[in-house]
Amino acid sequence: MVAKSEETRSLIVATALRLFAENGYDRTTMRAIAGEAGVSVGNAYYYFASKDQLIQGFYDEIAKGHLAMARQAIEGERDFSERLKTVLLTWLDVAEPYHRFGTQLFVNAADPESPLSPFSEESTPAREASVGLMRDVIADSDAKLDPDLRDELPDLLWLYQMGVVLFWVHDRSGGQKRSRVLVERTVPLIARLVGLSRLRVLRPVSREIVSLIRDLSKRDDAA
Amino acid sequence: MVAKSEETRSLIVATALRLFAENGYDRTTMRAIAGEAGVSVGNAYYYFASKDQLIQGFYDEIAKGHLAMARQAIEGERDFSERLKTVLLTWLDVAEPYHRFGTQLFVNAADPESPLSPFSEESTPAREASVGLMRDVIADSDAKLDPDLRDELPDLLWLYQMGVVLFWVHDRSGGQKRSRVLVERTVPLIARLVGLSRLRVLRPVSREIVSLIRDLSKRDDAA
DNA sequence: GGTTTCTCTTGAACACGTTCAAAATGGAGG
DNA sequence: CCTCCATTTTGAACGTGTTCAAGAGAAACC
Repeated sequence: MVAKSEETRSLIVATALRLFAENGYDRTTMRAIAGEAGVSVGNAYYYFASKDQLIQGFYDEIAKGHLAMARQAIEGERDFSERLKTVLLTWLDVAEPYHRFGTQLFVNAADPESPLSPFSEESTPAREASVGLMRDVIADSDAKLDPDLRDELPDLLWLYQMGVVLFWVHDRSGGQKRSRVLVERTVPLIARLVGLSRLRVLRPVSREIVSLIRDLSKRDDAA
Repeated sequence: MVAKSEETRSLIVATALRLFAENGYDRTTMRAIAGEAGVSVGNAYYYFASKDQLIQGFYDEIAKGHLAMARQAIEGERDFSERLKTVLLTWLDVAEPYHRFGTQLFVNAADPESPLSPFSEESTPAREASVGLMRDVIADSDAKLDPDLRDELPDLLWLYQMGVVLFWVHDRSGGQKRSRVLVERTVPLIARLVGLSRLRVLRPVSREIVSLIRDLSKRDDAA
C-alpha cells in the first residue's frame, strides 16, 4: 500500500543521513548519495529541491527526539529551575551525535532565506512545538511569576534556547562540556530573574520586555 | 614604492566589492571578478584563499566606518543610555547599504570554522576594537554600576550588539525599521538593568554573570 | 652576463551542486 | 493488446568555486 515513490524518497533520505553521519555533510556528494541508494542523481533532485533540503531530516529527528525525551524527563518534577535545566540538557544529549556536522546544519539554518531558519515559514510547526514545550515547563511547575510575563515567557525561553544552540554550535570542548556548564549556570540565573520579575522595581522592566516582544512579533510592518 | 603585488591585491578586492554591491554575492562569479580586474582566476586565488575571504573587505569597511562615526557621535554626551543607543544606531546606519547581501556575509560569519566568525582567531583585532568602543561608552559616561561588573560589561555589551546584528540580518522591514525599534527599546532596558545591578537583591545575579563570563571565556579546556 | 631562486601569473582541469530534455514505467480506458 | 497520459527515472551537460603544474618575470648571487 506504500506508494513506490514514497519508498524511493525515504531510501534516498535514509542513505543521505547515513552518509552525512559517516563522512560529514561537505564530504558527502550528491553522486555518492545517489550511487549508494542505487538511483540517479537527477532522481534525488526529483524528490529534494537541494542538498540542504536533505538535512531537514536531521532537524526533524533532533526535534522529535528532544520533545519526547524532555517531556518524559520532566515528568513529576515541580521545580521550575530543574525542569528548564532538564529540557536544555536533554537537548544537548539528543544533539550530541550530530555535533560533528551540526555546524553545517546550523550554518544553513542561519540563512534567513533558508527554509531551515528557525524563523522561517517552513519551520513554524517545529518552532511552535518547541515553544509549547517551554509552555509546559512553566505550566506544570511551581514557579510564581508576574502574570503579565506568563504569556510571553515561553517565547523568551525559546529564544534563550536558541542562544544555547548558538553557543553549542561554536563549542569545541570535548562532549560540549562548556555548553553544559553554560546551561547549568544560566538556568538558575533565569529562574531567579523570573522570580524577581514580581518585584516592584523590576515590574516596569518585565512589562516593557513583554510589550516589546508583542510589538516585534507582529509579522507585517507597513513601510 | 608600493609593491606591485599590493596593487594587484587591492585591484582584485576593489573589483570584487564593486561587483558584489552591483549584483549581489551569489550572482558574482570569480571568473567575472578576475575578468573585470584583468587578471586570471588563479591569480585571485593567489591572494585570497576563497571567495568568502573577499568579503572580509566589507566586514572591515563596516567596522572601520562604524568605529569612526560612533566615536564622533558620542563625543560630549555623558548619559550612558544615549551613548549606547547612538553606538548601535550608528552601526545600523553604516551597515544599511550592505543589508541586501549582508545576509550572505553573516551567513558565512555564522560558520564557526570560517575566519569571518566573530569568535574566530582572525577577527580578534576587529572584535577587540568593538569591545574597546563599548568600554569607552561606559568609561566616559555617568553610569554608576557595580564595580565587579565594570570589567565584564564591555564584553556583555558586545554580545548584545551581536544579538542586534543577528536580528538585523533577519530584518525584512523597510530601512530595517524594526531593528531600530529593537535598539531604541532595549537600550533603556539594559541601562536600567545596569543601574539596578547595584541593588542588593541583584548583586548575586550580576556577580554570577561576571564569574560565568570569566569562566567561559577561558579558551582552553582540558578534557 | 649567466644562473639560481623567489614571487607572481596563467588557464586548463577537477569535483561539485544543479538542471533538463528525453526515456522508461505503470496504470486507465478503449 | 494498444493507446494515451501522468509519474518517475535517467545521465549528459552546465556553471560554479577551487586546484595545480607549468611558465613568466624579477631579484639576488656569483
